[in-house]
Amino acid sequence: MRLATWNVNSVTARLPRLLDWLRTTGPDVVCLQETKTATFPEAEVAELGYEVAAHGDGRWNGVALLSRVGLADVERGFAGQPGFPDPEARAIGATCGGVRVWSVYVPNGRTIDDPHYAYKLNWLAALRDALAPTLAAGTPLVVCGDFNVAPTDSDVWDPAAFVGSTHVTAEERAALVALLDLGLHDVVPEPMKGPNPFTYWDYRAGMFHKDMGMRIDLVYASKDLADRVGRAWIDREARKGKGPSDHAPIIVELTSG
DNA sequence: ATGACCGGTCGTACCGGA
Repeated sequence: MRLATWNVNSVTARLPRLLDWLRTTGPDVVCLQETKTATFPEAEVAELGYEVAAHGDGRWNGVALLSRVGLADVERGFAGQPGFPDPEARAIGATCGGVRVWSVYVPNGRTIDDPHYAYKLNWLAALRDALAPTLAAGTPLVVCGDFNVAPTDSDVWDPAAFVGSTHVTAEERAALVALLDLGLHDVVPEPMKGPNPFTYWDYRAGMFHKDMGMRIDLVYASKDLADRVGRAWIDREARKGKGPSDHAPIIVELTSG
């Protein structure tokens, strides 16, 4: 099974590129984030053979799951998901090909002194609590998406540039460790070029061309699935050219289990 | 060349992204 996750930064703006990418990449299951629409282009994606489950509430956020290996038991949001003040469209789960799949878009946090930062930490803690029963039951689980946290200093282009910023704090990283402590494994993808497994590069100032990026899009898999990972890589080709998202997709090949 | 912000919005600046 070929699984992918991609923050598309507006599925409306990215639709031609998304459709081309689906045709050439041929993923079986796709987790999307930042769809930024309440009206997902389901028909266009369905033409390529995918079932669609989308969760969007307007101009911000928005997540979706695409699958051609089944899409059952869809959940929009998770139990206990915090809001700001109301829950936002940041998580969607479904069972695809025998795997419980979640696509998540973790709150940005903005700055450390902003209420959105506490919201982000609360959100990650609540996600942990919501996933615990699935892992305890031994269900194959993968949580993919834009976590808005760089797990280590090696996951940002220059740690010194991030001192005092969100995405790299001990609290945020501890929230990721708490997820791993449930029995999840960080599937680190191959960069395909250069030493850094970055998945995001700011649009500004030629950051992509200088590989000044961050690894903030993550694939967290239960052990049985992590053991089935044949290859995982970052599709940096999708970050090139005219009209890309600022994030690149991650693609994971799972051998049959 | 991968080439130097972008998407969305009751907009024609500003917010959010990270």
